Order: sequence, then structure tokens, then C-alpha cells
Amino acid sequence: MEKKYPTNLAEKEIQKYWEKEQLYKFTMDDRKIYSVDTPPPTISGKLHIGHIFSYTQAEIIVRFKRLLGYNIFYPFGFDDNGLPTERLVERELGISAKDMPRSVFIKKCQETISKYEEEFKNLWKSLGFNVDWHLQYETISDLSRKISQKSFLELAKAGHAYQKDMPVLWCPLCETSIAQAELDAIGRDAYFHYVKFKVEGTDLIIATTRPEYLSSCVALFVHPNDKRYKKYIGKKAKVPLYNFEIDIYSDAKVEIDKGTGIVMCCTYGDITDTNWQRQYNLPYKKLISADGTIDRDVLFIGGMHVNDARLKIVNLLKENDLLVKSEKINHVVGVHERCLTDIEILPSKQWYIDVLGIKDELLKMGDKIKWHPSHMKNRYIDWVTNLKWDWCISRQRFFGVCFPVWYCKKCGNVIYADEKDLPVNPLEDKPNGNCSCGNDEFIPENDVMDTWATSSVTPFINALYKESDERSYLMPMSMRCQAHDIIRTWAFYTIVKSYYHTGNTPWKDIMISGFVLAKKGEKISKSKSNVVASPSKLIEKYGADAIRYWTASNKLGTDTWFSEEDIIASNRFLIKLWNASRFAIMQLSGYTSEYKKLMPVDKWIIERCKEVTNNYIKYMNQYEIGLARGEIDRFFWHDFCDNYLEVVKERLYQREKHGMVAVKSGQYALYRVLLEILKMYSPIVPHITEYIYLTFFKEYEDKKSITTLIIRENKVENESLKFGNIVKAVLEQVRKYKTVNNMSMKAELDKLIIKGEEKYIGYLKQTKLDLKACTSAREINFISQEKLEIVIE
RNA sequence: GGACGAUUAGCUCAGCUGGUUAGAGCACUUGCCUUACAAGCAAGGGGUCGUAGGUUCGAGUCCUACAUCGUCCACCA
Repeated sequence: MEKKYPTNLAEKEIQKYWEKEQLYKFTMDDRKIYSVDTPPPTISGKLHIGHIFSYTQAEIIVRFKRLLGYNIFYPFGFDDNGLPTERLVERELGISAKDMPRSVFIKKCQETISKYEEEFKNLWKSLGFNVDWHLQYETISDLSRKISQKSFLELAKAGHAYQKDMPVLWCPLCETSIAQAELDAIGRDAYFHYVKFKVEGTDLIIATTRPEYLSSCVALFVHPNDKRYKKYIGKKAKVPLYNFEIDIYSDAKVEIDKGTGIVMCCTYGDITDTNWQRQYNLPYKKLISADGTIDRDVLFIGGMHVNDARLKIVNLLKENDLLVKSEKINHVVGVHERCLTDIEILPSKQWYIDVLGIKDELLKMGDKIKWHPSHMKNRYIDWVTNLKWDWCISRQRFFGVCFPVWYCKKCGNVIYADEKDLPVNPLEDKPNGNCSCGNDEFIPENDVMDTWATSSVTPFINALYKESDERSYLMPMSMRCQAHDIIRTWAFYTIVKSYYHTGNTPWKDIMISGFVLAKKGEKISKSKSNVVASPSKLIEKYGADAIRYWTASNKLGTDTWFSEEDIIASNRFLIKLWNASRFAIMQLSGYTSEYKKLMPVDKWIIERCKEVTNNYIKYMNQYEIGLARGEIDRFFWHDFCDNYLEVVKERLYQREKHGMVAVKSGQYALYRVLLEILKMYSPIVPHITEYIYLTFFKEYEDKKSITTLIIRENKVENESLKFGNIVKAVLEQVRKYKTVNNMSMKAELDKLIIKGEEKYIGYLKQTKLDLKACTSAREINFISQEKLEIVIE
């Protein structure tokens, strides 16, 4: 073996080997299947260390399941359509989708995504991911579009997907409807304007942050128990500036203490307005257009942008003595998560999936899934409980999966595509046959689907990969992994779809990983330009294993922050592992698996190793990679390197002195324990462990990769563990003695007396030669007594 | 405003179902070039485990309140 581990060279070589041997290719056999639903990363920019962090944690679990003997189904995809991708393409090419024919824009999108997908894939490969790339999918591929459209058709036919003209969340910048999940809340400074309405000649003061809405004010609301305003209920009020009259109602939703306790209901200032408008059968008065400007027909402010309109109205109110005061406040505003534009509520015709009607069932689904860590389930419950809108799945955008839908030009009927024709593009394809009214002219559905409408069917894309049902039994899949930011989107939507299509959960377990923060509290994101170091540069500098080892040091679900020093610390480990293996393998020359008798100290390291293996398996099964790693680290570094290797060192160097029985025993233990250590580490640092395996162990194990070995729980013999502790205590005492006396570790001792329990004295006597060697004691005496005592003379 | 998480050595964090003198890595001090490893080895200093109560024979570990930080959600009158 090389004196230094050739990191970059070795990693590339190993990756090539895995690929050549097709080690991760999925084929059906009689083993139990472990299937993984892994996030198709959104093609919206570069991948950062946060992605590496969470994907690697999941990948480590998958490798561990391989060691347990499962048949692994581990596909990987890319989410390459939708608004985020459109924005990337627009940014990168300096174009705007609105300025060109849709087909031209889509072509540009396709060119851009394939470049990014190649880049992403190479990065995952350079981290050594044990993914079956034969199963690669893209959410815009024919197969994904087909499954996504099929899902839509099934839901539409069952009445779970419907089209309706009603108020919807609207982004005036992206000029599309959005779903509640794409809404973010940010704090904004604003003014509470106290405005004078008139009732029977007296002033009624109302506080509002959006005076530009005055023209679309359709009612006033007060609380039924509010003594101040009881007398006004049922009367009419005059809207300032516009001077039309509206009714005054009472409703328990009004908060007495907020503002002046009177609310103006506008179409539509917020979700409460939409409810009141429906409930009290109020008219709709248009204010805001799709592009965020005020409707042309609105007096004073028609055609202006909302913000300008607000200023204009405030000035007009001032001029007409209709403004009592303006109070500076900080309030929370709903914005579009992608562009941070303030969201408006506009009525429009959109496609929805019913989620409000199945909240209870969705909560039950949440209970059925095992969440890791368990408290992440709260976020799901919280989200489902607080849902206010059905899931709007139509987007007035360009690059996405089309709705398989046309409308009859004559009667307006909705015409659905035939399932056998999927995927269809209604803009290019025609429906089969005529409308039931006999007409043969159609208007295609122009909208595309929310990208989540497609990524929420990844289990189906995977399960039905071969267009037959042969994989349908992969549902529910064994495990979903993802970070906690997309619980309300990806996890939620996937559960919705799975519930509708199968009545069951999409997976058995969900593994939620944390984030990497650039510094305390600050999430790494492309837009915030705080990206620390590019993953590919880090891999080049430190190697994939060093980064992987770092990702394994954190508790699942917990955010961490990036520091290059941590990566350097993992390098220390890799060097240690290399050197220890190199030493052990050197001592294993002439190794055969036979031995006559196990020396007690060899028995100890084997038993201790079993104990560690058991704990390791226990923790890994709980997705506690950090605890599992800690368990092997302690064993490897301290028990194996610091103590065991020191004890057997001379025995293996000077074989004649110790005799072949003892040598064979040592070699046996060394071989078994080192291989077990490598196995346990292999999910975390697969390259170096495979490299060591191939250079030595492969010849004996007759398996082409460490990945194909099996790990098992074992019964542990406690007496050996206790004996090991005695040996460690002896070494500790001797080392301490030498350190305190400024002696070299090699310095000789005249006499060492070990007193201890009778049965361990027997073992100690058998270990006498080893002990003499590693303590450099000229003479060792053993005395039987209950308490352990070590005397150095 | 609601929920959840965190608060343990100078720094970053482990401490699972309560049980012997509270652990690791980094940093620090001292010693050691011991034929795998000086990016190493050995020894050591350093913590009244956020605060205040409570349960218990016994609490970092359970309960209650509070404080600080973080995250998610809600909040546009």
C-alpha cells in the first residue's frame, strides 16, 4: 500500500470501478427491497454545500441499508420545469419569456436544463452516490408528463380536481396564480391611515394600510358586541373620495382592539374579504389587474401601479380633510417566495385540487408515516391544520407540464384527453373526436401545471417506471428524504396525491435533514450571495470522503453551519484510517483464516467490535448517523488503534518469539476487526474503505466490493469486555507513570505488578508476553485479589 | 400571536428510555521523533450542564414558569 492515500486519484478510480461493475443497478431478486424517494433538485442555479449536506446524509442511510442486505431501489431525478427554472433561463440568457413565442422560449429552457443536469449529475457522482442512474428521470420528460397528466385526469374525473372562477393568490410580477405554499410572509414598514367615512352626517374613522382600495370597498364590518358601533349596524356609510354608499354589517371575526375596530371589506384586500364577500353576497369591484396596475376605469388612480396609487389616494384624502392621521407600523405582508413581490388576490379561473376537504385524512396519513426526527411531523400537522386555500395547480406560465385539456369553442365544455394518448400538448395536439355538442373546434388550455403537481408524483414515476405495473408494489416506498424547508410543499403534496391515488401513504419513513447556514441564522441561498465555497472546489481540495465524513457528524434535522476547519478535521480521520489499515495489512502477510486458539486480548477486540456493531446498527436504523459515527470513531481510534494495535504489535513483528499459535490468533482478530471497521465506515466514507478492501480483502472475501458485504448484529460475551477494560487500565497506568516521570514510552520498567480477580489473572497470564512488549516491563507479576491494582516499581 | 427546537468546557457539539468522580473534537499546557500515523502518541488544565421552583433515595436527563436564540406557521382592517 502507498504510504499516503492518493485521495483524488483513488476516488475517481473507485467511482469508475463501481460504474463498470454496475454495483448499484437495480434488478429484481428475492431480497427485500428498500426503495428511496429522493428529491429531484430544482434546476434553478448552482448546487451549494447545503444540498450536499442533506443529500449525503440520506445517501449514507441508503448505503447502510445495502450493508443490511436489502435490494436497493435508489432512483434519482431532476425537477427541471416551472417558475424557478424559467427564472434561471431568463436570468442566464438575459431574456424574458413574455417577449417571444412560447415554443422558442421552451426550446431555450430545454437547452439550458440539459447543461445543468449534466453538471448536477457529475457532482453527485463525484461524491460517490450509490444511485442507479439507469433510473434517472426528469419532471419534464415524456414519462413524467404522462404520469402527471394521468394523475390530473384521474383526480378530475373523481371530482378531486376542479376548475373554478374565484379569488386566487396572484403574483403581479410573475403574472400567474400561485398556491398557498408559495406564499411567504415578510415584515414591512407601512402606514396605518385613519380615514373618515360618513354615516348620517357623522364621521366614522377606519384604519387601513391600503387606502387605494377605497374604490373597491363593498362593506364595513364591526364586532356585534362593540358598544361603540352597535347603533350603526344595518346603516349605510359613505366611502370617502368616491362617495358611494355601502352597508355596515356585524361579524364576530372583527377584532375590537385592532385599529378603530371597524374593517372595510374590499375586493380583495385579504382572505377575510373573500370570505365576507361570499358570505354576505357582496358585489365584486375590480381594482387590480394581472400586472399589478390599477384597472383603467378606476377614478383618480386608473393605470397607476399599486404603490403610486396608494400615495395618490393618501394625498387626495389629505387635501380633502378626510385623513385623520397616518401611523407608522410594521406589519407582515404575503409575498411570492420566488420574487418577494407583494401578493394580490384576484378573481380568475384556475384549476384546483381539493385539499381543504380532506384535512382529517391527510392528518391520518401524517400519523401513519414515521418521521425522523419525530418533531418534524409538527410542521406537517401545522401546515395541514392551517390550510386556507385549495391547491391551485394552474400557472399562467410557459415551461411546464400542460393540462391535457381543451375547451369546446361553441359550448365551452371541458374536453379531457384520452389516457392512451398521454402525454399530450393541447397547443399542438387535438382531442379525439368532436365535442358532445357536435362541434369540432377547440380552444386549448394555455396554462401549465404547478411544478409541484408533477414532483408530487415522484413515487409514481419511480414505481411505474417501465410503463407496466411490475413495480407498483414499490408503493409505499420505504423512505423519503428531504430537508425541512419543503415539508409544506413536496412532502405535503406527495401525501395528497398518494392519498387520492392509493388511499395510502407514499412512503413508510421520512427522513428530514437540516440546513447548512452560512453563519448563525442565515440560510445559504443563491440569491443572498453568501455562498461559502463551491462543492466541486471542496471535493477537489479535500476529497469526497472528507466532506461526507463531515456531513455524518451532525444530528439529523438540525441546522449547522459550514466551516472549512471541520473538513480539515475529517482529513485527520482519513489519514488515521489509512495508516492503521496499512499497518494491519502489513502484519497480515501470510494470513489464512485458520487459527488454533484465540488469545484473550484478541477475543476482547472481537467481542468489543461486536458490541460496537450492534450499537452502530441500532443508531443507523434510527437515522442517527452522528451517533453511529461517534460509536465507531471511539472504537476505531481508541480501542483499536491506541490499545489493541499497540498490544499485538510486537507479536506480529517478532513471530518466532511469540509462536505461530499466538500470531495466527492475532492475525485472525486483526483481519476480522479491521474488515468490520471498514464495513461500518463504508456508508460514510465509501471511497477509502473500498480502496482498502480492493487492495487486500477482496482476495479473501471473494466479493467484488465492500458494498456487497453484509453486516449483522451479534451476541456479545461480557467477560471479554471486562478483561479488555483491565488491559486498558494497565496500559493507562503505565503510560501515565511514564508521562509524569518524563520518560519515553519505550523506556523500560523494572517490575510491574498487576493485582486483580482470579479469573482475569488467568487471561492476563496468557497475555504476559504482549503486556511485557507494550509496557517495556522487564518483569510482570500477577497477584489475585478482589480489587484491581497496578503497581509499578 | 401559535407550535417546535436549542441553551452543557474558550469554540463546535454528544450525552437515547433519570443512577457511580459530566464526554468528544478544535484550541490551550507539558512530555514523547515508541520500526502505521508528528495532520501522530501520552498526560493534563478548564464546566455550580440558561434562570427559578418542583417530583425523586437520586436530575444535564422528568414536570412547571421565565429568559435568550433559532425555525416553521399565522397575522395585510
